[in-house]
Amino acid sequence: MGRSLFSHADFLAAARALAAENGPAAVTVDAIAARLKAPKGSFYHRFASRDALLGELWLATVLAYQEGFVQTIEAGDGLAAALHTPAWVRANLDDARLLLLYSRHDFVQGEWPAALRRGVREQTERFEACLETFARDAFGRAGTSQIRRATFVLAEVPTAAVKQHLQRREVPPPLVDELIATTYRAIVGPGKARS
Amino acid sequence: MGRSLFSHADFLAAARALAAENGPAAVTVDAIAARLKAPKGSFYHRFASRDALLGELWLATVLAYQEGFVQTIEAGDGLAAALHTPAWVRANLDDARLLLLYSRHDFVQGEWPAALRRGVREQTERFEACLETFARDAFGRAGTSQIRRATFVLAEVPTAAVKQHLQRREVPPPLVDELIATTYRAIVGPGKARS
DNA sequence: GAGAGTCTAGACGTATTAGTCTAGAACTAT
DNA sequence: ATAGTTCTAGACTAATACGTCTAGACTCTC
Repeated sequence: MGRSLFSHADFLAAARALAAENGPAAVTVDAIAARLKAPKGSFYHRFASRDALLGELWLATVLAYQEGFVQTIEAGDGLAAALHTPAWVRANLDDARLLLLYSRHDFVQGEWPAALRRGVREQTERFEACLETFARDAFGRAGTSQIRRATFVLAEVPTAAVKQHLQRREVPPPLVDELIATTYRAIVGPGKARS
Repeated sequence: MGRSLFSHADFLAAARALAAENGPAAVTVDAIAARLKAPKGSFYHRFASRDALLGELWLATVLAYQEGFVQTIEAGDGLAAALHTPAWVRANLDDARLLLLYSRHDFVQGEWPAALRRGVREQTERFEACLETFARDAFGRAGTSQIRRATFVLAEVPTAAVKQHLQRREVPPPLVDELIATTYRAIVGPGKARS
């Protein structure tokens, strides 16, 4: 083997830093190479394509975000799940910006690399399973209408409430939690989650 | 004068169609010209730059959206203002996709063209004035906390509730209005808007 | 009808990108 | 040591943008 000056993780870290600074569009292969002072050839020894790298970056970020969310749902605490978003955002401002200010398509331009498809599918399914679980707990069944409500209260409202602060690179104020919680109680009702 | 085969409006219409189909990134000068079978030279006789065209497109769209919103606020009907978003979305699916699925920066890449700056500033100010008016009506004063609540209930929640349907090019179902209205009443209280 | 200004027409220049390719350096296993 | 593999190194290719430039056609005014 030749000497390995630049690792898989090095490229990912550089990409993450570039994305945090100027968004995923600024994560070009040349920019990554320049930041590491690595040659482009080395990049393509580690990653099949730009999409492969950005797909990995996105997936790792979304899984980190999702972990705490899934736990609160499995613990049966819907309100905590709704408040997980502002909490995670406060603890991970840069990653939160990537996840909530941009869409998957800003990362992976073409088709998803085959190596990541499975991971993305599992991520999606896990998230949807959470919504179903919550819908059943909070609304008695998991029909389309209950799923729709669950999405609203667990995903749409929390991310919307946090967005403007992310745009300004600010930590969301406590008022955000209050707005989310008030909305939660109005839609779900007080104490409807399983104990 | 030479004969005018392609008008300002023709280019805007072509751009709007392209944006509706594949997003603002697909609105390249070449794509517009190809769609109209116009030469690029003609484009640059009408518009100073690509940003000038996309800026105009965005501003016209946002003003169309904002018009109904401002009216409901000036009529003192906060709930109607919150429900204006799903209503407008249903009546203008394509324009709504442009406005709510993409950000201003997906349209204008660099600095805003000088000719549009004033219009954008006035648009912003008018919107913020609405939020202030509402904050005073609904919460008694227009401090930062009241403005923040107003933003949540009039802008963030309605657009978030509608987003997933826009992504699927679907008309938002009535349930969306219910979710927005329930949230509105929870945050503002019933009948707090001026009569 | 002549001159001037405006628009059509599209080739061209320049920049930026993803990805390829060849050469050689360094390390490992035999 | 040496053969083979892996990685470094960066020039090169191809595609796609925006924007410019020159030539000529058209129309309006005088």
